Order: sequence, then C-alpha cells, then structure tokens
Amino acid sequence: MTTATQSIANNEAGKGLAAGAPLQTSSDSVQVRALLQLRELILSGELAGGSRITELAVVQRLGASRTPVRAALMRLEQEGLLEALPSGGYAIKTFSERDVSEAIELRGTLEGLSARLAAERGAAPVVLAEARACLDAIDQFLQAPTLDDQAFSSYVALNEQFHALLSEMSGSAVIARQLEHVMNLPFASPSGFVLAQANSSSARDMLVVAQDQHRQVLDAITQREGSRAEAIMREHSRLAQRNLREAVQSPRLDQLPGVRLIRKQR
Amino acid sequence: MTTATQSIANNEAGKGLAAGAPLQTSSDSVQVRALLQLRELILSGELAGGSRITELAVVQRLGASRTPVRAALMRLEQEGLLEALPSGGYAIKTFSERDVSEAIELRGTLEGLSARLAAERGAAPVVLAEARACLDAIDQFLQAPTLDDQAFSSYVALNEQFHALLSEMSGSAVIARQLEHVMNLPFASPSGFVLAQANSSSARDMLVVAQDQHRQVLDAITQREGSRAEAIMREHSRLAQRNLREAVQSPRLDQLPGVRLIRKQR
DNA sequence: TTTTCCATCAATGTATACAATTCGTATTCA
DNA sequence: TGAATACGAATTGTATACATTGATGGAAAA
Repeated sequence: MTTATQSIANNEAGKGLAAGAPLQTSSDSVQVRALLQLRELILSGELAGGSRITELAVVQRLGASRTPVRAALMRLEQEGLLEALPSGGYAIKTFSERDVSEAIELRGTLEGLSARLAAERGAAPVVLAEARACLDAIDQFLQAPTLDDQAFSSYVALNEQFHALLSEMSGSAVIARQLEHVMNLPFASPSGFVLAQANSSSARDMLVVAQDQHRQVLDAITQREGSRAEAIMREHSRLAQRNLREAVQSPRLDQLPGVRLIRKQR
Repeated sequence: MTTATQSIANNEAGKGLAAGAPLQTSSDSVQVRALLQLRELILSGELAGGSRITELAVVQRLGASRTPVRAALMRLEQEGLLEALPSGGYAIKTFSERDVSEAIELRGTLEGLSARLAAERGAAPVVLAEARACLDAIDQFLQAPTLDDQAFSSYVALNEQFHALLSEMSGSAVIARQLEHVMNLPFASPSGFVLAQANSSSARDMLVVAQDQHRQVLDAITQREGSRAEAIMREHSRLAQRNLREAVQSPRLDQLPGVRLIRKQR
C-alpha cells in the first residue's frame, strides 16, 4: 500500500522533472545535472560564500532527490568549493586574496614540473605539433591592434587548450591529475582573470607577453632544456598573479565565475 | 519474501558488526568504518589490483548498506585508489614504477614550494621550535649504531611529524591541502619505503643523510633562504626515489601497505 | 557456423522511509 | 535573572525499495 503511493510519488516527481523542466541539458543523469547546477549556483555567488548549505535546501532548489544531491555535495567538497562541517553539512568556502595567490603559485609550480619533465623526457612529436598549431592560432588573434570581447574569449579557449597540451606533454597521468585538481578552483585556472580586464588598455600587451612565454617554453621543451622550461612556466603563472591584483579593483570583476567567493579581508 | 530475508540479513549483519564484533574502532560512524575497512582491504592487496569492484560485493563484505559504501567508494576514487569506470562501478587502480616515481617527485616539488614559502614569509616561532624538538628526537634514535624494527617505526612516525610541521610552516592551507592529497597515495608518503629496508646495511646511513637534510632545510628556513630550502626538499624526496628502486627487490616488500598495487611492467 | 536479436539478469542510479543526532528554544529551578 | 535541562524541530545518517541501464547468453535465421 505504502509502496504503491511511493511509486506513484516517484513517478510523478521523475516525470515532472524530466518532461516539465528541460531547462538544462537534460540528457545527462540527474547526478551530473545536480553537480553542474549546484556548482553554477556557487560560482555565480547566488549562494552566499561562507553560508551554510543544507541538503534539503539543495534538494528543493534543484528538484532532485537527496541521493544525487548528496553525491554532488561530496564532489564539490573534494573540489574545494565546499567545506564539510564537523557537525555534518557543508559551508560554502570563501577564499582570501592570499589563498588565490597561493593557488596560482601552486599551479605555476605544477606546470613547471610538468614542463621540465616534458623537456627531460622528450614530448611526443604529435603533441608538440598540436601545441604549435595552437600558438599559431593565438597569434592570429593577437595580430589585431585591439581586441574585442569575442577575441578575448577565443584567447581564453586557446590558452586553456595550450596548457592542457603542456600537461599532456609530460606524459604523466599522476601530475596531470594533480593539475586538474588544482584547477578546480576557478581562479587558479590559466586564464582566470584575463576576461576581467578585457577593457584594460594594457590587456593586449599582457597577452603578447604571455604568448611569448608560450613560445619560449615550447622552445625549451623542444631543446630539452628542462630547467628553463620550468622557470618559464613559473614566471608565466606570475602573470596571473598580476592580473589578480589588478582585477580585484576592476568593475567587471563580479562577472567572473567564482570571484564572489573571494573575501576582501585577510 | 525476498525482501524479508534481505532485511533480516542486513539487520543481522549490522547488529553483529556493531555489537558483536568491535574489532575495529566501532565508535565511528558506519561511513567512516566502511571507508577505513575498504581502504585497508585495497592497500593490503586483499582485493586484487586492477580487478573490478562492485558496490554489492563491498556491501556484503563489510555488512554496511549501500549508502555508506557508496560514499566510501567515491572517497577512495578521489584519493586515487579507485578508478571510476565509464560504465559505472570502479576498478582498483594499479601503478607503474614510473607512476610511483612521479608521485614522489610531485611530493618533493610541493614540499619544496612549501619550504620556500615558509622561508620567504617566515615561519611561526612555535612551529619552528616544535620542528627542532622533532629533529632532536630523531637524533636520539640515530645515536644507536644499529637500529631495530621498533626504532625504524619510531623514525617513521617522527619523520611524518616533521614533514607535517614543514607543511604547516608555509602557513598555506591551500598548499597543505594539496600535499595531503598527493600523500593519499601510500607510497608517495615521506617514509613510504623506509620500512622495506630496515634490514639493509645502508639503511641507517640513509636515515643519517635524510636527517641532515632535515636540519639543513630548517636552517635555510630560519635564515630566510627560500631557494635553498626548496632545493633541499626536492633533493630530499630523491632519497625516497632511491629507496623505491632498492625496495622493489626487497623480500620484505610485500609487507608494505599498497605495494601490491604496483605492477611490475610499464 | 556465425551473426543478430531478444530475453534475462545483474549492477548502478534514484527516491524515500526510518533512525539518530544536533541545535534552538522554552521552561523551570536556583 | 541567569543557567541548566528537557523537549521539539530540523538535519544528517542509514537502509532499502524501485527504476533503469548495460551486459550476457541463448536461440533462431542466414
């Protein structure tokens, strides 16, 4: 008897979600959708940083049941966006400017290691070629004297791709995995703050410098100069550090995903 | 009918585990116990590396219900001990000797970064004092001309403590978190292979060298010599590399947690 | 004999009932 | 009035029923 009402309730909820609200890409499983939606809610700042977040609230908000929501919460905790409270439940993490700086330094260090290994071991020619093509494509965009927002977006995409290729060149799944983990923090990503200052006058110059470093690190890897490759990638990450400092005052800051999680003090 | 027997069986198992078999620390939640037990099963090699592992099998083995088991599986996947299969389910990961080497290199790099930051920013005097005390304690053990197994175990504990203190000195929660993540791989830990060669004639000398590096890195941090501190920690991790190479032929190898996951080839 | 399709089953995905714990609040006693 | 305790609401922890998907094996047809 109870089972009958249960199954009816289940069907109702399931159908309602699947048929009535195909707002998101509904081809994914409930679990994946819950993860994406929840991450989006956090990064957009719709859920206030530092606030506590209860399973039930998320369930009601997303329309999924507790099980997939629970999975999403666990996942986001390991990504570093949520903090598990000792009494159970989670809080939305906030980050000091120093945390962000350290995350960027961390990425630089890891990418440096990756580049050094690529140089020392030798990268696969195919990947090297892909990387060169990627840089050529970036050069295309940089030829224009001024860049519009769309050009910046394209740069970001190509930049991400180049960094992914670099990670691949090391041939180390262990290190690649670790890099991915670091970059779960949105502002640690290679082009985290680029978009924040697309309007800045020096923005294009910044990209020119970055692109030169891209070229040089690829050269270093090709020449088997491990130490040089490592140093370049570390320095490369410091561009992001500078961008961070400048971006925190930018008026466009709020548009970036995740910046609402950066608290002003400390 | 089937449901009745199922629920009886489960209750029976649950009660039996909680009341009748307090072999483990049974004060923890089912979730924590499941995690610990499952991790132990994997590291001990009782579950063959590379084999597929189903939720139901773990449920039956541990006596917990699917929910906490599921949580444990997710957790162990993020720790890197399990690999999520695309078709659902998990496989127990195996590691090549190269993977292990890379994990150690990774740890060295991260510890180097941590030490450099500690030197550049200055470490808290309290932590510095703790670290010195820790090293003094290690010296105590090393005074004996030969070391028994118990001495080695004590060394391992103190060694872990020192490395934890180093991580603390950087004052960076972001980096500390990352280091913890790397060291989830059992053989990446600072003293991963020390126990494997407690009988080796050169084992004590190895520890003497390691201890000297401990002293030097602490000195470098105190003197604010960031670059030196970083270099020392990187080199320090290469001791573990050497230990790894020597340990893979050691007859005592199988006793170490996690080594069964290291596959011979590639 | 081989290939394809269907059936059956096993495993994961999802939802929810039930249990235990925690936190807030109100009431009572000192 | 303040503190402490107890009660209740809310939230997480646990177990399990139900749904769905993917794999496996067998049978039939080419």
